[in-house]
This record gives sequence, structure tokens and C-alpha cells, in this order.
Amino acid sequence: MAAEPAARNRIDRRRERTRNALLGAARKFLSEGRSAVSIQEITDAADVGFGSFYNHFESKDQLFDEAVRSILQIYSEMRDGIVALYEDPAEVFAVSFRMTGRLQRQIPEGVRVILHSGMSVLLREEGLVPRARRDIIAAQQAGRFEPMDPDMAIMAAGGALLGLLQLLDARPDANAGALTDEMTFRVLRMFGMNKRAAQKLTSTELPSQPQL
Amino acid sequence: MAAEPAARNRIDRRRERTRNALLGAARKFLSEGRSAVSIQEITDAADVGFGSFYNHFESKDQLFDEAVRSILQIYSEMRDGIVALYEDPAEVFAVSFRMTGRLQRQIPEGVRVILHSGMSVLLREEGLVPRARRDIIAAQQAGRFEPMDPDMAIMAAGGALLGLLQLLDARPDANAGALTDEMTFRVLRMFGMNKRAAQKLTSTELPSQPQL
DNA sequence: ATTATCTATAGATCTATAGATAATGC
DNA sequence: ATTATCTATAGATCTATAGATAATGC
Repeated sequence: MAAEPAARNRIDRRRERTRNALLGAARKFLSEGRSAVSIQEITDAADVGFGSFYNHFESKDQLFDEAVRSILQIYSEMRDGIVALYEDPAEVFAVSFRMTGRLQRQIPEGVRVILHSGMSVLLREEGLVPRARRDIIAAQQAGRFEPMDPDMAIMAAGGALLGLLQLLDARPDANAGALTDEMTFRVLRMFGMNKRAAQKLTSTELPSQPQL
Repeated sequence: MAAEPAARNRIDRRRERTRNALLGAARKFLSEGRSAVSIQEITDAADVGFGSFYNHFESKDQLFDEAVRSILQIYSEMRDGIVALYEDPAEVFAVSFRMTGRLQRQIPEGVRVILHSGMSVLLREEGLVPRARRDIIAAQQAGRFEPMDPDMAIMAAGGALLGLLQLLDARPDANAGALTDEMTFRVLRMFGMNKRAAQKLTSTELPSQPQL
């Protein structure tokens, strides 16, 4: 009752397949920074009839927007499942950060979409931002982080995270886990944690990476 | 002999005026994230004949690329002039950071171009990046910053800087100087400076803002 | 019978260029 | 005489839609 089964019948499943093919093609082009492709090229890449595009989206912009949104949503729901195990908000923050850095090696293309979409992701009230805000505020109230304008903290941590993802993208052979943990450590230090506490939070074992 | 005078004659000056009008229009559209405008719209906004476009640029992409490059170049030359007064590399870094945050209030449109261009600015070997790398490495060697992979440091500081600029853009009434200094303080802490030293570097008086 | 997909296409838009016009140099 | 700008336009490309086709539901 609460939620429909994934697809009600064969027509709906086919419809969803087409839609996903379009979103996938959009992600592919966005990950290459090619937002100027024609709808024709998109439907070709999706292996879908040209007219089908308009069964699902009103415009290219709408498709691209949904493509970004879907990435943010899928990933942040996954995150929620993972961090449900932790109580300390500082640890939740650290685990999220460490998992997200590692994500670059799992879905480099998806990450590239975000990287190309500019800093404005940090203003979207969906995805990791609202979650990071909650974690940071809670950690501040718990005395784990120094007091600081939460939005500043988000911009600092979010910017550093995006920078890390960009660096990992440019260095395919680097040790992603080590670099990510180093960056997490630095961000925790930036938030006023002492060395030992920051060290501890960035050296605990992580839950296994979920497959996407 | 070393460098030509700004413009040799009237023809050259006119040519440059046209070119600058096109670059200005490109910046305007890029600052609005509208990279899909037609060349026609660009020449209209520049108040320039349509065909003139091709006297100066081969394609829209080339124009946009030069528009971004020109912003980076103009700003970083200005920075070089300012920081020439300082010796301590950590102070050079701090002053650069603090001036750049304040820049958002001076040329919000130019900053918006950078914000829309995505994280890839942090990979460009022009503009602030190579300068920041030199400063960071020098500060590490001088023992002012903790040792750290310089590229990681750049991504962390650059990401935080872009995040700050994005926040300032979204908060036109906020105290840009105060927020910028707070962010600078945090970044210095991230690089391992102690509170007192970081405090000192972010509370010194800045040289007067140059007009652009 | 219903619904989504696909193909074909009209009309709009966009790019690149040719040739005319205007401004400046010599 | 030279050089840049401007206007006009051919041809290419792109979008949005109409109508045909294919798949599924009942």
C-alpha cells in the first residue's frame, strides 16, 4: 500500500526501461561535460526512438536536471542505510565523507556528472547537503566540532570533498582510500577536532562498499 | 620593445573593442550558466555585427574558454602585484585567500563564471592554482604548514574557496570580510597551523582592494 | 482497446560564409 | 589601399509533433 511495486505491469516496466536508457545517456554526456548534445544524439545513445524522448521529458534541461537529481538521490539513500549503524554525529559525518571519496572508484562517471555541474550542487537542498548539515549541527551541539556557521562548514567540507573527487578523477592510479582518509582527517581538523580524535575517526574500519 | 603599447593604432583599438565586447557578453551569459545561447544572441548582447564574431573566434567554445581564461589571468596578475609585498609564504597564501573572498563583492559576475565552470578550474595550470601550489610548498618547507600532498592541499583549499564564493554569492547581505577571514582561518588550521598563528594571519590589515 | 514506441517531416533556429559597407592608414 | 565590421543568406541542424507501428492488457 505504502509504495507501489517497482513496476505494475509489463507496459510500465518497458516505460521505465526507456526512461532509464534516456537518463543513462544523459549521464554519459554530462559526465563528458557535453551538455550541448542534440536530443537526437541522446536518443541514439539510449538506443531509443527519437520521439520517445517527449514521452518522458519536456526538454533537454529537464532531462539533465533529473539525471543529476537521480544520482544525488540514489547515493544519499544508500548513505542513509550505511550510517544508520552509527550514533556519534561526528562519526556519521566522517563515515559519509570516507565512503563518498571511495565512491569515485566505484562510479567515476556518476561522480564526473557532479563535478561538471559546478558548485551549485552545494546549494541544492537534496542529496548530501541537508544530511551534512544535520550531522554538523549535531556534532557541534555534542561538542565534537567547534561552533561555526553551519553553512560555512558545509561549503568548506563540500568544497574539499568535490576537490578530492576531482583529484581522484585525475589520478586513476592513486590510492583512493588513503587520499580520502587524509582529506577526511584534514576536514575534521578544520572543524576543530584534536589530532587524536580525528585520527581515530579516520582509521576505523568501514562497512563494506555497497554495489550500486 | 619588450611589449607593444596597448594598441598600435585606431584599427587595432577598434578591433580590441569588438573582441572585448564579445568576451564581455560571453562572461555575462556564462555567469548566468547559459552556455547554450546562440552566437546571434552573443553578438546582439555585445552590440556587434553577427559576422564579426568570426573575425575573432572560431567557435562558441573557444570564446567561452577565452572568457574564463581572461578572468583567471587578469585576477592572478592583480594578485601577484599585491602579494609582492609579503615574504612569508604562509602569509602570501592567507592574503591571497582573503583578497579572493572579498573579490566576490567586487566582481560577482566574474566570480559566477568561475562557479559555473565546475571543479575543473582546479586542474587548470593557470590562475591561482600554480600560485597556490608554490605558496603551499614553500610554507611547508618553511615549517609553517604540516607536510601534505600539495595537490591534496590545493584541492582542499581551492574547494573551500569555491564553496566560500558560492556561499557569498547566495548571501548578498552577509559580511563578506568576516566570513572570508573565518574560512581562511579554518583552512590554515586544516594545514596544521596552531590557533594563535592562524588567528594572527587572518586578522592583519589587508592592502586596499584594487579596482578592476 | 490501450499505451508506448518509432519514423518521418515541417518549421524554426543556428552556423558559417560571401559580399557590401564603413573606417582608417598612408 | 587596407582592414574590420556589418548585412543577408544558403545550407545544415535541431526541435516538436503527427501519424503509423508494435506491444500489452483485458
